[in-house]
Amino acid sequence: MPRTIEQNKIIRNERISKILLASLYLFANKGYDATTLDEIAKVAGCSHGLLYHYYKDKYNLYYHLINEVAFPLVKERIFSADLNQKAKYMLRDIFNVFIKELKSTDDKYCWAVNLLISVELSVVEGTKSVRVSKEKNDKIFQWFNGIVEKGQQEGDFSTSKDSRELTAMIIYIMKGMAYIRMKLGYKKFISPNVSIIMDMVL
Amino acid sequence: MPRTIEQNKIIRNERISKILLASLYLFANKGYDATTLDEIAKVAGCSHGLLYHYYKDKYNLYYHLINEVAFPLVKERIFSADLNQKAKYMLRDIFNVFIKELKSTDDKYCWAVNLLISVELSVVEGTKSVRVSKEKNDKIFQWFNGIVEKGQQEGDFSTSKDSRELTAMIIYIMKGMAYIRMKLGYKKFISPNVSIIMDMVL
Amino acid sequence: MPRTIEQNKIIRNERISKILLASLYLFANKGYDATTLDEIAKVAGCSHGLLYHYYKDKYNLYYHLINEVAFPLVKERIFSADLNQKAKYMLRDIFNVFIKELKSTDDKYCWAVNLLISVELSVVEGTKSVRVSKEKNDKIFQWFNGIVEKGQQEGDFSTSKDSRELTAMIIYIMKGMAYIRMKLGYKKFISPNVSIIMDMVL
Amino acid sequence: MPRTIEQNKIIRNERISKILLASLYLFANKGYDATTLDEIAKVAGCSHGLLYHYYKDKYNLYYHLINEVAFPLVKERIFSADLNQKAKYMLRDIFNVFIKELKSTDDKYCWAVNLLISVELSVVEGTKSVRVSKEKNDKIFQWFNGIVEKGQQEGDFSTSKDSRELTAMIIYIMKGMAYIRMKLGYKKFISPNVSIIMDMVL
DNA sequence: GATGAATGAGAATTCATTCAT
DNA sequence: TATGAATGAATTCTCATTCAT
Repeated sequence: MPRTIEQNKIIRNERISKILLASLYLFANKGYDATTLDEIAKVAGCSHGLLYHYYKDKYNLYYHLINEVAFPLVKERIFSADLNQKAKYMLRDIFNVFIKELKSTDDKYCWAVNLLISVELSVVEGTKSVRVSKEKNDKIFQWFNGIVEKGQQEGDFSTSKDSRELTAMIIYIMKGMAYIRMKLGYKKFISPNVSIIMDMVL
Repeated sequence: MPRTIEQNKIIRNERISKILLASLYLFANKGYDATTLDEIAKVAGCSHGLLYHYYKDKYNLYYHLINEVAFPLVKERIFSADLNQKAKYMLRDIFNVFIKELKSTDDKYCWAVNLLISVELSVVEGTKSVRVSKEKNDKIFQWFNGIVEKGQQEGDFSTSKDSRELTAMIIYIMKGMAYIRMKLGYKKFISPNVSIIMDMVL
Repeated sequence: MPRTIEQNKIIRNERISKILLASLYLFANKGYDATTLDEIAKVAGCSHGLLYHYYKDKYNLYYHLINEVAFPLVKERIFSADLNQKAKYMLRDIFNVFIKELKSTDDKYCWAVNLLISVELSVVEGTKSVRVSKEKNDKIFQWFNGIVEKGQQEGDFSTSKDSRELTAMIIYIMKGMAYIRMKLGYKKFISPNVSIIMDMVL
Repeated sequence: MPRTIEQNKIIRNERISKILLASLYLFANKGYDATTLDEIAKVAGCSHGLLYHYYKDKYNLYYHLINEVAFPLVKERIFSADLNQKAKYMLRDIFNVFIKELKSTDDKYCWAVNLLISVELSVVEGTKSVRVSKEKNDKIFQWFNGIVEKGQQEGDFSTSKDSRELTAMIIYIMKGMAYIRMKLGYKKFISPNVSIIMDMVL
């Protein structure tokens, strides 16, 4: 008798979780090119063959990780701001939750942030990374750009700057925090004050 | 008739310039792993064999580019602040010059900044990038960290935050600007106001 | 209530039939190397794991298919000539039946012919196909060679040509017909005249 | 001083010749899937890396071999029939030259014929061979089909059969001969009589 | 009897590096 | 000084095969 569908699902989900966690860690820290599948497999505790059981190829794993794991993680756990309030309050809430998550003992969130922002900020494409950057992922950027433009329309945010510029600034500050968190670890991480960012945009 | 020593020197320098400019462009935009020597040679208009005349290997070229080209470029043209004044004025001057250079038509400076900051911010090492991260490059970080600590000692900069954290923030904001400049091109680039940064640290 | 032995036997036979039919189709059309077990399983509507219940390995399935399925099919349904008559009449009868079967709506026969003849005609061995060519299969060739030599002894067949050569010619013409049948389908297939072949050998 | 363009050309051509000859031998005898690049490299006396210096990938080498080597070889050396004469004389001449070439000590021609005809006769595509059969190569078939149709129009060739069928028959007979030649070697090869084929079509 | 999760040997492919000229 | 032919280690990817259930 084969394993039941239920049993398989459990096995499957556990393995995929491990693979995705390993991938998240490595891609976030080292980037796409510098990460090898053997390395992912080793960290995930499986053979490289299994990676191909679940994902068509390296890029597919990466793509899935970004869109189905990192982005939802960041969006649902971190960017769950109330969309009905004013942009300045949204931004304040977002940063409060963001900082709270960075202070968490769970590294996942800061890896996800680092990974997503890296994807957003890749600039030109070429020989090797071409497959990666072909389908440009602007989700984070669009998300914040919407808030910034809303804030500018509401008269709260500075309009002397291009909204895209302001958005990039916000994203880089977040990446800066996530980087510090990743480098220092959660123990040494001193939470910055949200007013730093708020002062900048207002 | 063979070339004179003088002629050879000129040719040599021109070649090296082209190679370094191509390397700067590619390493800054695509990163170390994603950049191939064939690509550099193609952009530089020479054969890949020639790269080995001037540099021992890929990493050597990269290392030289960072330390002998990108860093001096950034330091001398951009970070030429008067070291005798107070930290807050140094920082202000640095950002003023930085923004002025980003507005320049010459892409070199923003490539150099992007490259240097990428190097600073690489986190873990492993299989592929091992050679690159072996000799960690902290010049930019140390440079700004010195200013920040000076500013904190002088009582002008916020001491509620770890100096390293504040330094990382500054660096990320710079990278954010350099990224926007790289992405939009100099024509569309709107210079941000220096007060954004100053407000943050003070 | 568990299945009875009888029920199991029926299920088993049905499964095996499907697996063999799928294998016949794929091996005949694509060859040994280009056919994957996953593909066979998919066409057969079962898991690849099941293939290993019935056959030790890929080659074993292939071997069984050739010797227990394709060859008997071809021999019993197609090459059922009366062995007591003269070679020229045997050959004529064989071709008549062969052509009749090719005109049938059932693709099985032409697949079997194509498969068997491909096996016969594989030439050198090496890295990948090594397992396949290890045990050379000459059944069809031997079968026809016997008839040709008999015909030459009886004085009906041309003796100006090596019997092996003549045999190969006959086999290739058969493969040619089977190919046309496979390509055009049974609807468009126009039955060639047996005299074409007979004229050649006599 | 680098090698002169002329020197490079010579080196290049010699290596490419060796690679193509090795490829021709192996692809013709074992087929695309069963032939590995390491094997080709070994037979050609070079590293597999060099294959990628001259060809983008395995398929590209195969494609080039078929279109730029095997087909021209067969066409120019073997199928160089006078196009102004009647089809029946063209066919006769073609077979005379074909048989003459098969009797030659040089294996190249019979490999080329075997390779080309294999390509022509591949039937369905699927998972693995898909890249190979995507761009179906019908050159030989079209070539002979033209002659057959011409012969039918001129009233010399049998019109009771579909021209495509007759064409396939001719090609298979040729493949049969080429096979015999490949298997027996030129020493043992007994040239068949052209009338065998002529009788068939007339 | 049956499934599909899991493995790893082996094949394809990339690219830094060497070297003859 | 300069080229590009040539190599091979490292990586991606495929797929036959095993095995727990």
